Order: sequence, then structure tokens, then C-alpha cells
Amino acid sequence: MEVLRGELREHELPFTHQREAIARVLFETNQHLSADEVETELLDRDHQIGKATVYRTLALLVELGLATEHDFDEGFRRYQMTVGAAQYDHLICTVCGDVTQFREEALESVLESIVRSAGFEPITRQIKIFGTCRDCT
Amino acid sequence: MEVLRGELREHELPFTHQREAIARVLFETNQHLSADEVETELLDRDHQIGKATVYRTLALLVELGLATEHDFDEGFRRYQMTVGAAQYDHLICTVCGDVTQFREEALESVLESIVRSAGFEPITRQIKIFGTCRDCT
DNA sequence: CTGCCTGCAAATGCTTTGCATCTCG
DNA sequence: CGAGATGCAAAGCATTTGCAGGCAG
Repeated sequence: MEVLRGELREHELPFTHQREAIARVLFETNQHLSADEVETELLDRDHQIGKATVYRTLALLVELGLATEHDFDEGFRRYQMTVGAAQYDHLICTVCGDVTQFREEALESVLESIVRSAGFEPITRQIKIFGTCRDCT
Repeated sequence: MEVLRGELREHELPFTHQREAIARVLFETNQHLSADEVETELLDRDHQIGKATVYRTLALLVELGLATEHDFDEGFRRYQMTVGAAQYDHLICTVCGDVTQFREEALESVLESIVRSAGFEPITRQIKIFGTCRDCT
């Protein structure tokens, strides 16, 4: 939570109850949550926060680099607290919907050289492999 | 075009004017087109086809494996004719919006081993690197 | 003929926005 | 106090769907 407070101060933005509550939800679950799921979780915790604020805050967290946005082709987006500077890639099972994160150094270096030789300055990336997971084969 | 006709016959689906026209647009541009752009291009060619049909046909082409769906975070999707069995990955410039395709064998093999060790059966994948291209740096 | 397709318009569902009001600092 | 945040409801948009009429095979 201190991270958020600091980041907000740095940008001269107010640290509000709503922002704290939303960030807390994301911090604590360490899951990919949709705006809807965040709202539901907030209600469970007796925080009644407007959906517009949820959306605005999630966008803010992404901008501050504290959260990452994901799109698993479900028709809506998911958000997850950024874990350090680590980039996670995903295996998405189209049968059961399960999402597995992974991080592979060999992949990092291959990508690095691709990007470098294209003279491209990377900011974010998304690697999603859709298919059937071990359990659904 | 014969590919489409054959694929449709195989699935016992009718080969209609609309399907032909839409597939032709995709075949001939070899670009990533949105449903809107397909519709516009159809009008330029004096084909007046309902947007619903455009969407339905694009989805069908994807299902038949003749087209690929892309999402470059623009708020809508793009489609491109599938070029052989090749998988293309993308560098997306967030400044000028330019999309560069690439294909790198080293990447293929790294991904292959990741997938294999997870016991995952891949169907499609999306690799998108967002950042600033050489010209916009 | 018969089933699948097409068009149109209406409906969906996620996300964004306008605006009056309230809060943080 | 004043800038920015919040809530609500309405608006936006890409995409989907229902249904009456058409076309391919």
C-alpha cells in the first residue's frame, strides 16, 4: 500500500479510500481480476464503490506501472498487480479456461535480440499461447 | 478462392457471393483489416454487404483456418488471410500505430520447448510487443 | 424444396464520459 | 479553498442476435 501512496504523491494525485481499497484487492489476490470481479470483491468487503471508479482506478494503476492489463479473449479485460519488474507470459486453455503463467529466460533473450535488430524500443509485451492444457487433453 | 470453395464444400456449407467477396478482399490486401475496413473496401468494389454478414463471415474464415484474428488493442479486432501455416508475431508502435510482422525460428524453438514441458497442446498464439518503432524514437 | 445465409434493426455487454457533488491536501 | 475524485446514469462502440425473406444445392 505504501507503494501506491508514494506513487500517487509523486504524481501529485490524491490518495483516496477508493483507490486504496481497489489496490488492496488486487494486491491481496494476486490473480487476474476483471473489473466486475474487483467490484464484487469490494462488496464482499463492504466497500460500495461505483464501477466507473473501478475502471478509472484500474487504468490509473496500469499507468503508474503498479498493475498489468491482460486480455484473454473473454470479451473483457483482466488486471493483476505487477510483480516486481517481471514479465509473465501465458498458456491459456481454451477448454477449461485455465491460465498458466510462465517466465523463461531463453525466451527473454531471443525477444531481446529480435527487438534490438528491429531498432524497436519495447515497453510492454503480451505472449499468449492458446491451446489445450495437460488436464484437458 | 478455390481454397474457400473446397473448405466450404467439405463442411457442407454454401459458397455464397458474399463469402466470396469478403474472402477476396482479405486475400488480395494481405493486410490486417478490421470489419469496418472490410466493409468499406467492399463498397469500393460495389458490393453492398451487411455488417452482420461481414462479422459472421470473418468468424467463419477464422474457424476454417483461412484467416487469423488479431487484437492490437485498438478497441476492435483485425483479420488477415492465413499465410500457409506460418505464424507471425508483431511489433506494435504505440506512437504511430505501425505494425511490423516478424517470424524468427529461434523463437519458435524456445516456445516449442516451453509448451512441451508444460504438457500443453498449442493451437494458436499471439505475441505482441508494444513500444516505439525506429522512426518514432 | 429445405436448410443455411443475409440484412436490418434491435439488443448486448464492456467501457467511457458528462456533470453535479464531495474530498484530499 | 481548489484541483482532482467519485457516483450515477447516460452514451459509446464493436460485436452479436432475432427474425423475415432469399439463395445455394
